[in-house]
Amino acid sequence: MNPDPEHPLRLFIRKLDGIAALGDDARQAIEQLPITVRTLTSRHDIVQLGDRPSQCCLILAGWACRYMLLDQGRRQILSFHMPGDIPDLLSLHLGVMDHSLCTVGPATVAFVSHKSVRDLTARFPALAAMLWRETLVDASTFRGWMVGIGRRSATERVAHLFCELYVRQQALQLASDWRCSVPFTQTDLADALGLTNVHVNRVIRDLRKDGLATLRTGELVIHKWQELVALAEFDAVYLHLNAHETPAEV
Amino acid sequence: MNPDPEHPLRLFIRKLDGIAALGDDARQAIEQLPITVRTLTSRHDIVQLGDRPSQCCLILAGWACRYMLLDQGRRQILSFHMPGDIPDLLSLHLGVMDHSLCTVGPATVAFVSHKSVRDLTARFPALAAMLWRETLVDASTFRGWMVGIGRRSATERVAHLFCELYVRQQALQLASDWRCSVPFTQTDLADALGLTNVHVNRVIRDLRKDGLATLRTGELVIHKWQELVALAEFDAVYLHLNAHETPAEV
DNA sequence: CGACACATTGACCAGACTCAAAGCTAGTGG
DNA sequence: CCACTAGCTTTGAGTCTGGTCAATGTGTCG
Repeated sequence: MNPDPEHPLRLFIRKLDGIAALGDDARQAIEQLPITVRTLTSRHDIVQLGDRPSQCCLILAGWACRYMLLDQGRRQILSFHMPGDIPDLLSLHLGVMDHSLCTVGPATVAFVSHKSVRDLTARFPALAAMLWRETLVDASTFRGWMVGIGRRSATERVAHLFCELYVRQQALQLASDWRCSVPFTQTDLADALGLTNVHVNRVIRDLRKDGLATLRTGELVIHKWQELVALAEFDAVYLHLNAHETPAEV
Repeated sequence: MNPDPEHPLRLFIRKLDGIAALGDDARQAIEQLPITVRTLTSRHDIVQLGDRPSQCCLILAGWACRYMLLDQGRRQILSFHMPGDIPDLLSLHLGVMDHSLCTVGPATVAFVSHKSVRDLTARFPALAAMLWRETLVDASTFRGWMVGIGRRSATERVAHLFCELYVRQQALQLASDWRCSVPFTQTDLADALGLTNVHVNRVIRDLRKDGLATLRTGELVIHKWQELVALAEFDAVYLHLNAHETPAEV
């Protein structure tokens, strides 16, 4: 049976296939996963802190973000997620959610029961390894963000996030020509970067004034990639996008 | 064959056994892992950014920390690790190290080849799941730290780290009586919290003055646990210490 | 005793925050 | 089709938390 180019999980399959060649049988098993597809509105909580999910959610279209709240309305966004991601895969092995997950803009997601995933990983240990790897890349991205929030200036942080968002979307063939979609409010960006929306606004203005990048109505345009990379000290290793960096023996 | 109470990996085995009952065969397989034990001096880099390790390191005694450097000597410490941890387990599935790992104070570590670990996880899928879970707890700790660095005040951050260090050591039966070991310099703490050593020093002084906690010559004494927890908004879920929170079906 | 690393304190500074007001923009409903 | 609204963006003025720089204190180890 040939790959189904219209299958809802095709982006996910393509991503796994980029890590290591996916056998036909594994691919078919994924295509036959029982899924429930839902279209969600913006700001819809998919899972919340304290939940004990019995399913995972795979993003098919749109964006999601993980976040945590503190008192006085303080919020920290922990990560942004794009099509092909399974942001709550961790619930497969950790009983309780330690954070929440919500859509950013309207999004389409596929729900897969933990049981189905467990069956799949039991049948295809190589697939289990790929999913494990996905969660490790996730962790690596947290480390990248931690360095930024802890040790970079506001301008460096914004520049760094711009670089990351472009590179990640480019890897999924969702961006090219130094343009990509950034459908977040400036408050979202601020909560991701550990800043205030007011300050993020000023930084974006300065980046525009300096001709490095422009962010307007959900679209990011990068004018001077090299300068932006240098300013942010951006190095994409932490995103682990290159399949060939994976140990050969896997 | 009964468990060997003197085996160097006993702490690691005890930790896994706390997640889910470890079968005798799996336990014996771990005890028979070929390991190389080394005692390292303080500030010794175990793996560095850019390395492509072919082995993992399991901490037997002492502390280690992960860190990343930026220009102008800026450093962000990403995590602290204690006996039983395998801080570079991620190298099993990610080819390239995206950060460095070094000892904090003298430490004893056991090196295990990736090959041995792969053999083990192939033979015992349940063990693979436990190791996967370990890396997920790791990621959860990063999220916990991110919230602190991004959204907590300096005092809240220090208080939060004190709570975490005590709870984690207590879980390993390395602490009790509101006292535990914190063998880091104030500069280490600052680099972990996204602050400067000078400011950390002032915060510690204030916490001492307010009678909440005292940190002196490597020992932390907590005087008012409840107040410290309240000040830090500390909630230990993110450490996933309780085995019974693990999904039953695993 | 001397050297070194770490802790502590003071004085001053600045990057980012707060508060508040005004301008946009995309939807919505009449 | 336009007025209205709600949410988001932009800007200014003033403040403050935490940073910088520099000096002094403390403790440990050879």
